[in-house]
Amino acid sequence: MFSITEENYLKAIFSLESNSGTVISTNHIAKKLETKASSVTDMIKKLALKNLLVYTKYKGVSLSSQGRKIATSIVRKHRLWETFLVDKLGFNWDEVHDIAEQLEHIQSDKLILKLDSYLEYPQSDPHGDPIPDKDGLIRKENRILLSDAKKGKEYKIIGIKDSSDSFLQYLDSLKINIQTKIKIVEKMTYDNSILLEVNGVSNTLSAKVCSNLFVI
Amino acid sequence: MFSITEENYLKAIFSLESNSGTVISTNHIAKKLETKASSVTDMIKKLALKNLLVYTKYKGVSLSSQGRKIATSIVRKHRLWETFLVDKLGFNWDEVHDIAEQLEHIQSDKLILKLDSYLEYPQSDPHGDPIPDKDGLIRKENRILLSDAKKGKEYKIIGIKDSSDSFLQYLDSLKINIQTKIKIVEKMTYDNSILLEVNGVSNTLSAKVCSNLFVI
DNA sequence: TATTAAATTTAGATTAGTCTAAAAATATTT
DNA sequence: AAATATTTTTAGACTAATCTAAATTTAATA
Repeated sequence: MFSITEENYLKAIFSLESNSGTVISTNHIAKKLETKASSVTDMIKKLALKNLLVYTKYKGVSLSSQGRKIATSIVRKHRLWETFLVDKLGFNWDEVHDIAEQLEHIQSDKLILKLDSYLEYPQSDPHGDPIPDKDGLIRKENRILLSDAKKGKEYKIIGIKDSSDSFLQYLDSLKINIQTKIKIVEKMTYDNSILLEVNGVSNTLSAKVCSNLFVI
Repeated sequence: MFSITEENYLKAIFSLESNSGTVISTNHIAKKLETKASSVTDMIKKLALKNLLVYTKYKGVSLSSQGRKIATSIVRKHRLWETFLVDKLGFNWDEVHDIAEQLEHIQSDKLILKLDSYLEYPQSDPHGDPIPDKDGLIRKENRILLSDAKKGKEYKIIGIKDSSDSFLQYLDSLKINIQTKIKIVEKMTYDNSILLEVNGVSNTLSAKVCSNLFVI
């Protein structure tokens, strides 16, 4: 139906829109996809012609409802495959992204329905990101950033904002994972670091780390 | 490493070589891949330049050992994925070919090792074809065609030669499957059809069907 | 507001894979 | 062995996706 490249553009624009809520510029897309602005212009013209997005010259793009539907279905596939790789095949959560980037483009509606059922309809992927259901609906999150957490309270890690390998590996070394329960012992106003208790062990997390962890 | 197109050419040539044991002609490849002879000439030049096959103008090609290695690894991936789709996701054996054609091109050695282990190192795929091991070794078959089976003896269906959907569906309607046990009641010399017993029920199979079923 | 800077688009080229039509080589038939 | 048929290769063109470099538009600044 659509080429892998087209799907990747739609996915990138969807992700940028989700994070900013605004119209997306050519340069933003180019940076995200590690390509040149001129290539982006060519492609968004093509996608606009297919009514997958709305494009005004020099003014950027936003996804049409059809474009958003396709983007969501690719996100769904990506997250289901990541769940499969971790839950069934035993991969670590920092190893699955590149493989899921390939698997998300496999074309078969029936495959995804069966995979979803086989995984027992998971709500979120190994990084805590919500998995859109078969109609494209994404569960609303009431998660907050760890940096906004309150002193003395208990929380559960449910997601990460930065999915880079290095961050995931750093979290592993701290024994912090999705579902890990933590308690905020102290919030340092000096550098916004947070002292917390993980499995009875005290640990200080930097402001940067705290602003990349979702808790509930 | 190699493009999907290149992989498909190697796989096609491997399959043709396995069935004929001779040098493979341009036209053969074109027919197998449903493309034009001129496209094949272009591609085999490219593959020869990469030392994946040996090519003599007007004389056809044969795979190099490196080319055969790659082809075998793709066959391995295809058959492992087919096994996954049937054994784990519950697909019927006549539904999995097209999906496996896509999955076989996913690049990740670790993924295939883990999939193999998850499936408990299957020896053959849902159509009875042997799965090459991680070193590319393919178990030698001592299977014969049903058309060469002897009257009065008992056999087990272990594979099919023609994997077309229509044939698979016809076999389903006859309740004939991989592992099905049969007994040759009579061989008709008139039209080479065979009268056999399947689960206590008598059935006549045409010569065409018999020459597309492997038994042991 | 005029000028400079940054972002975006266009023009033209490139690569991978394909195609058609014509040319060349090989095979087959008379 | 010559004529014909078939197969294979070449030449040149096309599409999708990309790039560089130049031109254009928009934004920022003095």
